Amino acid sequence: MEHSDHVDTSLNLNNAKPFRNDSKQELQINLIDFGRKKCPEKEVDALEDELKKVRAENQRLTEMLTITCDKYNALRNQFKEYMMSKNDSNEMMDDGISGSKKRKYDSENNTSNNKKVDGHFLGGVVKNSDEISSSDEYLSSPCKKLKEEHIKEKITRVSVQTETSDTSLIVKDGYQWRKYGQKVTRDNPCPRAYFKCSFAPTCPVKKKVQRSAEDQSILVATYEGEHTHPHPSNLEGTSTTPTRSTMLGSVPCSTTSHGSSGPATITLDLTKPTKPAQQPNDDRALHQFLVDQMASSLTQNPSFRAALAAAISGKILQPNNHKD
DNA sequence: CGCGTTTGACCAGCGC
DNA sequence: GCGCTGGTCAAACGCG
Repeated sequence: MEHSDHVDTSLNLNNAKPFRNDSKQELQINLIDFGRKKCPEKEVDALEDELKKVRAENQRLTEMLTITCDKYNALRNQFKEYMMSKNDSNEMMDDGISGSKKRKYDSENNTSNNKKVDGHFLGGVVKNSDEISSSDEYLSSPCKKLKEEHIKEKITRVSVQTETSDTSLIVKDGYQWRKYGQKVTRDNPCPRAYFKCSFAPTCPVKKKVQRSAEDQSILVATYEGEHTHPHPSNLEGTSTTPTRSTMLGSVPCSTTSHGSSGPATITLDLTKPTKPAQQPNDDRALHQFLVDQMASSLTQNPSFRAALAAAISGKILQPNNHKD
Protein backbone atom coordinates (compact mmCIF):
# COMPACT_ATOMS: atom_id res chain seq x y z
CA MET A 1 0.00 0.00 0.00
CA GLU A 2 1.35 3.35 -0.90
CA HIS A 3 -0.06 4.88 2.26
CA SER A 4 1.89 2.73 4.53
CA ASP A 5 4.76 5.14 4.53
CA HIS A 6 2.62 8.01 5.65
CA VAL A 7 -0.03 6.58 7.84
CA ASP A 8 0.45 5.45 11.36
CA THR A 9 -2.05 2.64 11.55
CA SER A 10 -0.85 1.35 14.85
CA LEU A 11 -3.35 0.99 17.64
CA ASN A 12 -0.57 1.36 20.14
CA LEU A 13 -0.91 -2.16 21.44
CA ASN A 14 2.36 -1.93 23.28
CA ASN A 15 0.54 -1.34 26.48
CA ALA A 16 -1.66 -4.27 25.66
CA LYS A 17 -4.62 -2.73 27.32
CA PRO A 18 -8.11 -3.87 26.57
CA PHE A 19 -10.08 -2.04 23.98
CA ARG A 20 -11.09 1.16 25.65
CA ASN A 21 -12.13 4.66 24.81
CA ASP A 22 -8.61 5.97 24.61
CA SER A 23 -7.77 3.36 22.00
CA LYS A 24 -10.84 4.38 20.10
CA GLN A 25 -9.78 7.99 20.30
CA GLU A 26 -6.36 7.14 19.08
CA LEU A 27 -7.83 5.17 16.24
CA GLN A 28 -9.95 8.12 15.29
CA ILE A 29 -6.96 10.41 15.43
CA ASN A 30 -5.05 8.04 13.20
CA LEU A 31 -7.94 7.90 10.83
CA ILE A 32 -8.19 11.67 10.83
CA ASP A 33 -4.53 11.85 9.95
CA PHE A 34 -5.16 9.25 7.33
CA GLY A 35 -7.88 11.33 5.73
CA ARG A 36 -5.94 14.52 6.07
CA LYS A 37 -2.78 13.34 4.42
CA LYS A 38 -4.16 12.16 1.16
CA CYS A 39 -7.40 10.62 0.21
CA PRO A 40 -8.86 11.32 -3.16
CA GLU A 41 -12.54 10.51 -3.07
CA LYS A 42 -12.25 7.65 -5.51
CA GLU A 43 -9.66 6.02 -3.40
CA VAL A 44 -11.83 6.46 -0.35
CA ASP A 45 -14.74 4.82 -2.12
CA ALA A 46 -12.55 1.95 -3.18
CA LEU A 47 -11.26 1.56 0.32
CA GLU A 48 -14.74 1.68 1.71
CA ASP A 49 -15.85 -1.01 -0.70
CA GLU A 50 -12.91 -3.10 0.23
CA LEU A 51 -13.66 -2.61 3.86
CA LYS A 52 -17.19 -3.77 3.33
CA LYS A 53 -15.98 -6.82 1.51
CA VAL A 54 -13.49 -7.61 4.23
CA ARG A 55 -16.15 -7.16 6.87
CA ALA A 56 -18.50 -9.48 5.05
CA GLU A 57 -15.72 -12.01 4.65
CA ASN A 58 -14.82 -11.68 8.27
CA GLN A 59 -18.43 -12.16 9.28
CA ARG A 60 -18.70 -15.25 7.15
CA LEU A 61 -15.51 -16.72 8.57
CA THR A 62 -16.60 -15.97 12.09
CA GLU A 63 -19.87 -17.76 11.52
CA MET A 64 -18.06 -20.71 9.99
CA LEU A 65 -15.70 -20.83 12.93
CA THR A 66 -18.58 -20.74 15.37
CA ILE A 67 -20.31 -23.58 13.60
CA THR A 68 -17.10 -25.59 13.46
CA CYS A 69 -16.48 -25.02 17.16
CA ASP A 70 -20.00 -26.10 18.00
CA LYS A 71 -19.60 -29.24 15.97
CA TYR A 72 -16.25 -29.95 17.53
CA ASN A 73 -17.60 -29.53 21.04
CA ALA A 74 -20.54 -31.77 20.30
CA LEU A 75 -18.25 -34.44 18.89
CA ARG A 76 -15.90 -34.14 21.81
CA ASN A 77 -18.71 -34.58 24.27
CA GLN A 78 -19.91 -37.61 22.40
CA PHE A 79 -16.43 -39.05 22.41
CA LYS A 80 -16.03 -38.41 26.12
CA GLU A 81 -19.31 -40.12 26.89
CA TYR A 82 -18.32 -43.01 24.71
CA MET A 83 -14.95 -43.35 26.42
CA MET A 84 -16.52 -43.18 29.86
CA SER A 85 -19.00 -45.94 29.05
CA LYS A 86 -16.27 -48.00 27.41
CA ASN A 87 -13.99 -47.66 30.42
CA ASP A 88 -16.72 -48.58 32.81
CA SER A 89 -17.10 -51.88 31.03
CA ASN A 90 -13.35 -52.39 30.59
CA GLU A 91 -12.69 -51.79 34.24
CA MET A 92 -14.47 -54.99 35.20
CA MET A 93 -12.30 -57.00 32.82
CA ASP A 94 -9.05 -55.27 33.67
CA ASP A 95 -9.30 -55.78 37.40
CA GLY A 96 -7.03 -58.77 37.13
CA ILE A 97 -4.15 -56.69 35.87
CA SER A 98 -3.26 -55.18 39.17
CA GLY A 99 0.21 -54.24 38.07
CA SER A 100 -0.73 -51.12 36.19
CA LYS A 101 -0.21 -48.37 38.70
CA LYS A 102 0.88 -44.85 38.74
CA ARG A 103 4.38 -45.31 37.47
CA LYS A 104 3.33 -47.57 34.68
CA TYR A 105 0.84 -45.06 33.56
CA ASP A 106 3.40 -42.31 33.65
CA SER A 107 6.09 -44.12 31.78
CA GLU A 108 3.76 -45.38 29.10
CA ASN A 109 2.35 -41.98 28.75
CA ASN A 110 5.74 -40.40 28.57
CA THR A 111 7.14 -42.70 25.97
CA SER A 112 4.09 -42.49 23.83
CA ASN A 113 4.17 -38.78 24.18
CA ASN A 114 7.80 -38.49 23.27
CA LYS A 115 7.30 -40.52 20.19
CA LYS A 116 4.33 -38.61 19.07
CA VAL A 117 5.84 -35.24 19.71
CA ASP A 118 8.27 -35.63 16.90
CA GLY A 119 5.73 -37.16 14.63
CA HIS A 120 3.77 -33.97 14.56
CA PHE A 121 6.45 -31.41 14.31
CA LEU A 122 5.24 -28.78 11.96
CA GLY A 123 7.43 -25.89 11.10
CA GLY A 124 8.54 -24.78 14.51
CA VAL A 125 5.28 -25.54 16.21
CA VAL A 126 4.93 -28.88 17.82
CA LYS A 127 1.57 -30.42 17.28
CA ASN A 128 1.23 -32.88 20.03
CA SER A 129 -1.83 -34.90 19.39
CA ASP A 130 -1.61 -37.61 21.97
CA GLU A 131 -4.46 -36.32 24.04
CA ILE A 132 -6.86 -38.92 22.80
CA SER A 133 -4.57 -41.84 23.26
CA SER A 134 -3.31 -40.61 26.56
CA SER A 135 -6.77 -39.97 27.83
CA ASP A 136 -7.57 -43.45 26.71
CA GLU A 137 -4.74 -44.86 28.77
CA TYR A 138 -5.51 -42.43 31.43
CA LEU A 139 -9.09 -43.37 31.82
CA SER A 140 -8.62 -47.02 31.22
CA SER A 141 -6.24 -47.38 34.11
CA PRO A 142 -7.42 -50.40 36.02
CA CYS A 143 -6.67 -48.92 39.38
CA LYS A 144 -9.84 -47.14 40.28
CA LYS A 145 -8.40 -45.08 43.09
CA LEU A 146 -5.54 -43.93 40.97
CA LYS A 147 -7.86 -43.16 38.17
CA GLU A 148 -9.93 -40.97 40.39
CA GLU A 149 -6.81 -39.35 41.72
CA HIS A 150 -5.63 -38.66 38.24
CA ILE A 151 -8.91 -37.27 37.20
CA LYS A 152 -8.91 -35.06 40.21
CA GLU A 153 -5.30 -34.22 39.63
CA LYS A 154 -5.37 -32.63 36.24
CA ILE A 155 -2.44 -33.48 34.03
CA THR A 156 -1.40 -31.15 31.30
CA ARG A 157 1.35 -31.80 28.85
CA VAL A 158 3.14 -29.01 27.11
CA SER A 159 5.58 -29.35 24.25
CA VAL A 160 7.88 -26.44 23.86
CA GLN A 161 10.02 -25.81 20.84
CA THR A 162 13.32 -24.32 21.97
CA GLU A 163 16.78 -23.87 20.65
CA THR A 164 18.87 -27.02 20.71
CA SER A 165 21.71 -25.03 22.19
CA ASP A 166 19.54 -24.06 25.11
CA THR A 167 20.46 -26.66 27.68
CA SER A 168 18.31 -25.32 30.46
CA LEU A 169 15.22 -27.22 31.41
CA ILE A 170 13.24 -24.09 31.94
CA VAL A 171 9.78 -23.67 30.57
CA LYS A 172 8.67 -20.15 31.24
CA ASP A 173 4.99 -20.25 32.02
CA GLY A 174 4.68 -17.36 34.40
CA TYR A 175 4.40 -19.41 37.54
CA GLN A 176 7.08 -19.68 40.13
CA TRP A 177 8.71 -23.09 40.30
CA ARG A 178 11.15 -24.56 42.73
CA LYS A 179 13.30 -27.33 41.43
CA TYR A 180 13.50 -30.22 43.84
CA GLY A 181 15.12 -32.91 41.84
CA GLN A 182 16.66 -34.04 38.61
CA LYS A 183 16.97 -37.54 37.30
CA VAL A 184 18.25 -39.29 34.21
CA THR A 185 15.60 -41.68 33.06
CA ARG A 186 16.12 -44.93 31.28
CA ASP A 187 14.51 -44.17 27.96
CA ASN A 188 15.96 -40.71 27.60
CA PRO A 189 19.58 -39.62 28.00
CA CYS A 190 18.43 -36.13 28.81
CA PRO A 191 17.76 -35.56 32.49
CA ARG A 192 14.29 -34.92 33.75
CA ALA A 193 13.84 -32.01 36.11
CA TYR A 194 11.22 -31.94 38.85
CA PHE A 195 9.59 -28.72 39.92
CA LYS A 196 7.04 -27.73 42.52
CA CYS A 197 4.95 -24.60 42.38
CA SER A 198 6.44 -22.24 44.90
CA PHE A 199 4.11 -19.34 44.34
CA ALA A 200 1.76 -20.54 47.06
CA PRO A 201 3.00 -22.84 49.82
CA THR A 202 -0.10 -24.98 49.59
CA CYS A 203 -0.19 -25.22 45.82
CA PRO A 204 0.05 -28.91 44.93
CA VAL A 205 1.07 -28.47 41.32
CA LYS A 206 4.18 -30.25 40.12
CA LYS A 207 5.96 -29.98 36.86
CA LYS A 208 8.30 -32.38 35.10
CA VAL A 209 10.46 -31.09 32.30
CA GLN A 210 12.44 -33.27 29.97
CA ARG A 211 13.80 -32.96 26.50
CA SER A 212 12.36 -35.18 23.87
CA ALA A 213 14.67 -38.11 23.26
CA GLU A 214 14.30 -37.86 19.52
CA ASP A 215 14.27 -34.14 19.07
CA GLN A 216 16.23 -32.41 21.76
CA SER A 217 14.98 -29.05 20.71
CA ILE A 218 11.64 -30.00 22.14
CA LEU A 219 11.03 -29.64 25.83
CA VAL A 220 8.18 -31.68 27.20
CA ALA A 221 6.71 -30.27 30.38
CA THR A 222 4.14 -32.25 32.30
CA TYR A 223 2.00 -30.38 34.78
CA GLU A 224 0.25 -32.34 37.49
CA GLY A 225 -2.57 -30.85 39.44
CA GLU A 226 -4.20 -27.48 39.36
CA HIS A 227 -2.99 -24.28 40.87
CA THR A 228 -4.86 -23.22 43.97
CA HIS A 229 -3.99 -19.61 43.33
CA PRO A 230 -4.45 -17.15 40.50
CA HIS A 231 -1.82 -16.78 37.87
CA PRO A 232 0.98 -14.50 39.09
CA SER A 233 0.65 -12.30 36.03
CA ASN A 234 -2.97 -11.69 36.91
CA LEU A 235 -1.96 -10.58 40.35
CA GLU A 236 0.61 -8.31 38.86
CA GLY A 237 -2.14 -6.53 37.04
CA THR A 238 -1.56 -7.85 33.58
CA SER A 239 -4.09 -6.15 31.41
CA THR A 240 -5.39 -9.15 29.59
CA THR A 241 -7.04 -11.87 31.54
CA PRO A 242 -6.28 -14.93 29.53
CA THR A 243 -7.57 -18.27 30.57
CA ARG A 244 -5.35 -21.27 30.91
CA SER A 245 -6.54 -22.48 27.59
CA THR A 246 -5.26 -19.51 25.72
CA MET A 247 -2.26 -18.51 27.71
CA LEU A 248 -0.15 -20.61 29.90
CA GLY A 249 1.79 -18.13 31.85
CA SER A 250 3.19 -15.50 29.60
CA VAL A 251 4.11 -17.29 26.45
CA PRO A 252 2.14 -17.92 23.31
CA CYS A 253 0.52 -21.26 23.18
CA SER A 254 -2.36 -23.19 21.88
CA THR A 255 -4.07 -25.93 23.73
CA THR A 256 -6.15 -28.94 23.06
CA SER A 257 -8.03 -30.09 26.05
CA HIS A 258 -10.73 -32.63 26.62
CA GLY A 259 -12.70 -31.34 29.46
CA SER A 260 -11.76 -31.24 33.06
CA SER A 261 -11.04 -34.90 33.42
CA GLY A 262 -8.37 -35.68 30.88
CA PRO A 263 -4.88 -34.47 30.24
CA ALA A 264 -4.54 -31.50 28.00
CA THR A 265 -1.78 -30.97 25.53
CA ILE A 266 -0.55 -27.49 25.04
CA THR A 267 1.78 -26.38 22.33
CA LEU A 268 4.16 -23.55 22.80
CA ASP A 269 6.41 -22.08 20.19
CA LEU A 270 9.36 -20.44 21.78
CA THR A 271 11.40 -20.39 18.63
CA LYS A 272 10.10 -17.10 17.41
CA PRO A 273 12.27 -15.32 19.89
CA THR A 274 15.52 -16.38 18.30
CA LYS A 275 17.53 -16.72 21.48
CA PRO A 276 17.08 -19.01 24.43
CA ALA A 277 14.33 -18.15 26.82
CA GLN A 278 15.46 -15.11 28.69
CA GLN A 279 13.61 -12.23 30.12
CA PRO A 280 13.71 -9.89 27.13
CA ASN A 281 12.64 -12.64 24.77
CA ASP A 282 9.92 -13.61 27.12
CA ASP A 283 8.70 -10.06 26.96
CA ARG A 284 8.84 -10.17 23.21
CA ALA A 285 6.89 -13.37 23.14
CA LEU A 286 4.38 -11.91 25.51
CA HIS A 287 4.19 -8.77 23.47
CA GLN A 288 3.68 -10.67 20.25
CA PHE A 289 1.04 -12.81 21.88
CA LEU A 290 -0.80 -9.81 23.24
CA VAL A 291 -0.69 -8.10 19.90
CA ASP A 292 -2.12 -11.18 18.24
CA GLN A 293 -4.78 -11.50 20.87
CA MET A 294 -5.73 -7.87 20.56
CA ALA A 295 -5.81 -8.03 16.80
CA SER A 296 -7.88 -11.16 16.89
CA SER A 297 -10.35 -9.92 19.45
CA LEU A 298 -10.64 -6.55 17.78
CA THR A 299 -11.36 -7.96 14.37
CA GLN A 300 -14.01 -10.21 15.85
CA ASN A 301 -15.57 -7.47 17.86
CA PRO A 302 -18.68 -6.18 16.06
CA SER A 303 -18.64 -2.91 17.94
CA PHE A 304 -15.05 -2.35 16.95
CA ARG A 305 -15.89 -3.02 13.33
CA ALA A 306 -18.83 -0.68 13.56
CA ALA A 307 -16.69 1.98 15.18
CA LEU A 308 -14.04 1.51 12.53
CA ALA A 309 -16.55 1.82 9.74
CA ALA A 310 -18.14 4.84 11.39
CA ALA A 311 -14.77 6.44 11.89
CA ILE A 312 -13.79 5.88 8.30
CA SER A 313 -17.04 7.06 6.84
CA GLY A 314 -17.48 9.87 9.33
CA LYS A 315 -13.98 11.22 9.36
CA ILE A 316 -12.34 10.32 6.10
CA LEU A 317 -15.27 11.33 4.02
CA GLN A 318 -15.19 14.73 5.68
CA PRO A 319 -11.53 15.58 5.50
CA ASN A 320 -12.24 19.24 6.07
CA ASN A 321 -13.63 18.63 9.52
CA HIS A 322 -10.56 16.99 10.72
CA LYS A 323 -9.31 19.69 12.99
CA ASP A 324 -10.79 22.36 15.24
C1' DC B 1 21.86 -14.40 55.32
C1' DG B 2 18.10 -16.05 52.71
C1' DC B 3 16.65 -18.34 48.85
C1' DG B 4 17.00 -21.39 44.99
C1' DT B 5 19.61 -25.09 42.76
C1' DT B 6 22.34 -29.23 42.72
C1' DT B 7 23.03 -33.85 43.68
C1' DG B 8 23.56 -38.08 46.19
C1' DA B 9 20.71 -40.89 49.14
C1' DC B 10 16.58 -42.94 50.08
C1' DC B 11 12.00 -44.98 49.26
C1' DA B 12 8.44 -47.40 46.82
C1' DG B 13 6.57 -49.66 42.69
C1' DC B 14 7.38 -53.08 39.42
C1' DG B 15 9.25 -57.12 36.82
C1' DC B 16 11.71 -61.25 37.05
C1' DG C 1 13.83 -61.45 47.37
C1' DC C 2 16.49 -58.75 44.36
C1' DG C 3 17.59 -55.39 41.10
C1' DC C 4 15.98 -51.67 38.27
C1' DT C 5 13.66 -47.46 37.88
C1' DG C 6 11.13 -43.15 38.85
C1' DG C 7 10.10 -39.88 42.32
C1' DT C 8 11.30 -37.32 46.43
C1' DC C 9 14.12 -35.63 50.22
C1' DA C 10 17.51 -32.87 52.25
C1' DA C 11 22.24 -31.39 53.00
C1' DA C 12 25.59 -28.87 50.53
C1' DC C 13 26.48 -25.31 47.67
C1' DG C 14 26.19 -20.92 45.02
C1' DC C 15 24.45 -16.48 44.22
C1' DG C 16 22.63 -11.88 45.06
